Amino acid sequence: MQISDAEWTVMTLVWDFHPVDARFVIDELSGPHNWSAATIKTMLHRLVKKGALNHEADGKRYLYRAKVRRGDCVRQASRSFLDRVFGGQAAPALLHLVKTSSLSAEEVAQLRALLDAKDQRND
Amino acid sequence: MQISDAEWTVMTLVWDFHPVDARFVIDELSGPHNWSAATIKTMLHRLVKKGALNHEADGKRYLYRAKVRRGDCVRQASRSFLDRVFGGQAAPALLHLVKTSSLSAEEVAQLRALLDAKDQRND
DNA sequence: GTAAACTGTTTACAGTCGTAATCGACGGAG
DNA sequence: CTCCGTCGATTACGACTGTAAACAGTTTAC
Repeated sequence: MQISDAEWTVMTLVWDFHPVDARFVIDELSGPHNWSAATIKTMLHRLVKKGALNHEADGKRYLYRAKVRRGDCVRQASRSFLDRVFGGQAAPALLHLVKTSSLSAEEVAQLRALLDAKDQRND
Repeated sequence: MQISDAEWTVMTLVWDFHPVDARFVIDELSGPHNWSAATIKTMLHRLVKKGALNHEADGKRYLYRAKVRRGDCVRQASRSFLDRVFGGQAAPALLHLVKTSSLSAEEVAQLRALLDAKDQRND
């Protein structure tokens, strides 16, 4: 299952604010993204159809819940990105990302810690 | 300008083997990707049309050259990936990639070196 | 109780993508 | 000189996307 660009925006909102109704999504996204309510309704519908969301009736409204786990989608998207742009190799991707992004001291420390852990396990 | 999934495969080949003709691309990709020659010709054509490739006549054949730089495309694709999946934040992406990929000792060392450099500059 | 507002569903439409067949031109084999 | 193979160009077509209008049912306000 493939989540498109615009759909990620919606999914992120659903993951962050657990069960949401259409109104909430519309209010959150129509401003920043300049999407009409109709557009957002279409995306919710498509996400349900493709199995990324559940919609359960709550009174007369529907509540939308994520049916796929965020982690799974992140993993899938990351893999696809790596394959596409870096021939599947994580190392060049990591180097590129580190080079082109600004990281706070904490973030750097966190990364280093992870690398340390990896090091001990790996060699 | 947007380079699609399949198009990345072609572009990578062009970047790696500088001026290429259609035959070369077809020979390289029709096996592994199970694409018909026609499919590949279509992609070359589209890439020229969207400005990612140049085609200059060489005798009766065309030679294709990259018109956009790989680095620019990588940057653009990375940014788009970060925005889409990680809300534009590099740090979580890096943590995720490090966690889910296996890196050799050298690669880890390289990364650490980069982080050190960043550290000194940044704080 | 009827009109307005809101909800989800259906339909729309142009653009991109993946995949490929067909076509017209030309150059080499016989 | 004519036929076949090759090359790029044109056309095809269904799926997916982004974007949104139209519609139908229900609730709420007057």
